[in-house]
Order: sequence, then C-alpha cells, then structure tokens
Amino acid sequence: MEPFTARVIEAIKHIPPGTVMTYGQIARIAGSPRAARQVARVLHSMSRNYQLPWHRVVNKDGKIMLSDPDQANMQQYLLESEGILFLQKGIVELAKYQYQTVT
DNA sequence: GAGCTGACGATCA
DNA sequence: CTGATCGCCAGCT
Repeated sequence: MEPFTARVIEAIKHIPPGTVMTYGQIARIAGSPRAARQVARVLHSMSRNYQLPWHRVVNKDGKIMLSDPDQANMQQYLLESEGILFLQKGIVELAKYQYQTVT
C-alpha cells in the first residue's frame, strides 16, 4: 500500500465522533496538499475493505459530495447520529465540527 | 503496462 | 459573484 493511502486511512481513523474533516485537510496530513481527489478515491476504495468512519469526511464546504444519493443520505444520517446538525440537505456546519488536526 | 477516471481544490475568465 | 478549467495522483479497466 502506498504511504499516502496509509496516512489517509490513519487520519480518518483518528477523526473523533461528532467531528468531520475535509478531503483537502486529510490530503495535507497525507503529505499531498493538493491530492484531495486521491483522498476521495482512497476513501471510496478502502471504506469497503477497512472499517473507517468515511462518513466523517466532507468537502471544504462541509458538504457531502458523494455521487451516490443513497450513500450521501446514509452519510448525513450517520453524522446526525453523532450529534452533528445540518444547515441544509447534505451540508454540515463545518466551522463548528471540523476536526482540528494535531499533527 | 498504459491510459482513463474521479467522495476535491484552487485559479482563471 | 458565477462558471469553467487545470492539477493532483491513487485506483480501476
């Protein structure tokens, strides 16, 4: 497995309940600030093979950007279950819930 | 093995 | 401010 992938997985694993992280933020932690897309790709691939809180990952707008409506709905449901309030359909209050990386 | 795709993000027009 | 384009590079065909 690529180091990048391992870092992505680890970063996601460290996201506490009730908080979220952005793809770009994870990308930075993983070592590639502009590799947000790869984070998403890794996520989509790993989430079905590893037990990851992939639902705690949203884009920089705090918005769920999943292609599958069913999964997007699932993500919102899971986040709400953790106490996260949605401003709109598929949009969380990122400024309030974004996880502060410790590095 | 080579090329295409894409759960994003930043910049340009 | 809104819309379109480029870059990024791991994963899939």
